[in-house]
Parts: sequence; structure tokens; C-alpha cells
Amino acid sequence: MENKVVKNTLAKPITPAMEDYLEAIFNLDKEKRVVRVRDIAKRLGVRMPTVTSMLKTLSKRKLVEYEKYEYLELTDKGQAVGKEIHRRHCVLRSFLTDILHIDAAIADKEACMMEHAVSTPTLDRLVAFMEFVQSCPRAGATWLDRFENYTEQGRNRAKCLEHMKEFVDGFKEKIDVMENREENYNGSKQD
Amino acid sequence: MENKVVKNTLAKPITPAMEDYLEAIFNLDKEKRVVRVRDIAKRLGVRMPTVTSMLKTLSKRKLVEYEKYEYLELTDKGQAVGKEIHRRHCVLRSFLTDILHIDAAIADKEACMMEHAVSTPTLDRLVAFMEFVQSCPRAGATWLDRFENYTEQGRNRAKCLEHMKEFVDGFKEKIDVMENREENYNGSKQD
DNA sequence: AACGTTAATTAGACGCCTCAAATATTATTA
DNA sequence: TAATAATATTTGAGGCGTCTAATTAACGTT
Repeated sequence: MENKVVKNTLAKPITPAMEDYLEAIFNLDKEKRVVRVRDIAKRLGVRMPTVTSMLKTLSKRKLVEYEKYEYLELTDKGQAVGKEIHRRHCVLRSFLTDILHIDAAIADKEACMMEHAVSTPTLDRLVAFMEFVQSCPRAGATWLDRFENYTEQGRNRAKCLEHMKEFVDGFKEKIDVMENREENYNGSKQD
Repeated sequence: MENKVVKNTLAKPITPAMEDYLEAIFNLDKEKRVVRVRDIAKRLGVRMPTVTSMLKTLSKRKLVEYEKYEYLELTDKGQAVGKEIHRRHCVLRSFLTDILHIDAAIADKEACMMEHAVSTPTLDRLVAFMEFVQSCPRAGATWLDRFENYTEQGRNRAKCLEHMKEFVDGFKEKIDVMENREENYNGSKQD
């Protein structure tokens, strides 16, 4: 929404574009022996000169270690940023695909934009919510299936009531299972 | 995440900045008799010449009706975009505040950035999810309270089991209430 | 109706991110 | 090792969104 942009601190901000590069480099670093300009360009859908140019910027900002024609490395700071952005991407994509059941390709694209908009505390909060949804026995996979049904059924409240009855019938059994397996719980998202 | 930017169709895309202006104009239009450059500038935290400049752009794109020094109006297209972005903002902010319990000011700021990242179908999906969470009797306000507790308790699964027992005790009663009040249900989010 | 105030625009500039074309370096292989 | 291919950089440019300073137009007051 329209909103006064809070004047940033005197230190120049890390831009979304920079975040994209750091994330790409972070990922390539894990995948390949060395990180090449060509690969970064390919990942980000930009041309090589654009990458070179950005590498200079990131180098000035002490986010990458960069000597021209030489191998490329993230600094600790750059590593931290790349990792955090990657994490945001994964969490957001997971929310979109696993909770909202958005198509994978679209989810990935939108996560890619959202990752620059969501702060770390908010992300943590979302992670907690997702864990809660999938681990609290009142929710979990079954409950999420109901969400599918809910949207298909045109949000029919009577249906919801019906499901509630089914649910309560199987509930005590579920508690038994939990009580017996508590110590063996392995974090599986299925219930 | 890093991602090939899908080459846009030949028609120039509406940028996030444009979306911000259209949303601001849309809102001011509802609030005030006339929309003034000064007000748009204030809303968006930019200077007046920036607004004038953008109005020219939006005018060329047939998103606003604009003659200099004259009153300003959104075209149908501009109105539609402004309205949709506003809707995204509201839904996202509501998700952040009402579900994740993010602080209002932060939620507003982040919604303001996210609104450019989330497509309309995804937004619709989120709306459905939020409705489901708040209207399905297995979830609702009580369930959401458990989420608070869950985060505070350090995600203690045993606690969750305990709550599950409490829950099942009150469950049949809840069904009774629903069955008796079904026809009077007024869409209140509380249960 | 003339003056001063407020609002809006123009002019010119800058930073960021991108590009294509030309050039330089490194790697491969004949 | 010399020629060729692949990779990377420099150069110079353009679009977008923003700014300040200067100018112009509209409005309100007396």
C-alpha cells in the first residue's frame, strides 16, 4: 500500500537485486566446485556484463571477495545474507505449495519476489505457524485436506460440521496413538 | 530465489512503483473530494516532482486521466489495478496481523512490499485459507490461540497433546451449539 | 484586482540495474 | 605451442524512479 518509505540508516541498504545475486552465488557455491560469472548470469537471467558490474558493487560493499578473472567467494557477511534469502525463499515456496497448494512453478516465482519483502522475524513467525499447522494434532495433514475440500465445496459450513463429527469419532484413537508413540516421535509432518 | 526473469510480453509491464501510485490514488479518491499531487506525494513519501513525473507516465499508459494543473482521475483500467493492489494489501496485512500476530506497523510495511509479489490467484487462495482457518470449527479463534501458546511453549508436543484432550472434552458440546445455531450463523470470526 | 502563499511543473541531475558491442584474458586442443 | 574457443571485462548507453532548484500557475485575502 502507499506508505512513507522509512528513510534508511546512513549505511546504504542491500537492494533486492543484490540479494538475488548473493542468493544465487550462495546456491552455486553449494552446487559447483567454483562459481562462474556465466552461471550466475544464467541463474538470474541476465547478461554477463551485468554480473561483472554487480560483482564490483558487491565487492565494494564487502559482500564478496572478488579479483577480476579470479575465483569468486562470499565474505561472511555475504554468506549470511545469501543463506537468509535462500531460507526465505524455501519457506515461502513451501507455504505456497504445501499449505496453499499453488502450482510449483508459480510458487517458486512468487517466493522469489516475496523473499525481499518479508523480514526475518516475520519469516520466523511463518515458520512457526507452518510447524504448528502440521504438527498440532488438531490440524496436520488431515486438516489441510479439509481445506482442499472446503474450497471445492464452496465453503459450505454444513459440510464443515459433518467433517467435525467424523473428526471427533476418530479423535480418541488418535490420542492413544500419540500417547503410545510420544517418545518415538520423529518430526514427520504427516499425522 | 535466483530465477530467469520471464521475458515480458511486448506490452510494457506495470511496475511496482506504478502500482503504488495507482493504489494511493485509488485510496485518496475514496477519502477526499479531489486527488492532489501534494497528497499523493505525502502518502508515498516522495517529492512532488516525482509525482508529476509518474503521472505523465501513467497518463501515457492510459491508467490516469491527467491534464496538467487539472483534476486527476483514474481510468477504468487504472481503477481496476488500484483496487486490486489495495485488496492485496488488505489481505496480506490481515494475514500478518490476524494469523501471524505481527505488529501492525511492520505488517503494514511488509504487506506494502508483498502486494507486488503475489498474483491474484495466489491471493484468492490465501483468502480461502484464511476463511477456512477462521470458520472451520476445528480451527477458528480457539485454535489460533493455541498457536500463540505453541510458540511460547517452545513447540512442546506434550502440551499439544494436553490441549487435544481438553479440546475433545468440549467438542461434542460445540457440535451441539453448531447444530442449534446453524441457521443463525452470522459469519462472525469468533467461535 | 493585486499580493502573497500554496501547489504544481519544468529542467537537469543522479543512482541503480540492465544491455550490446568491443576488447581482453584464460582454457582447450590440434 | 600456436590457434581457436570459451569466458570475462570494459565501454558506453538507456530506462526507471528519484531528487533539488528554479519557475509557473492557481488560490485566498484584503
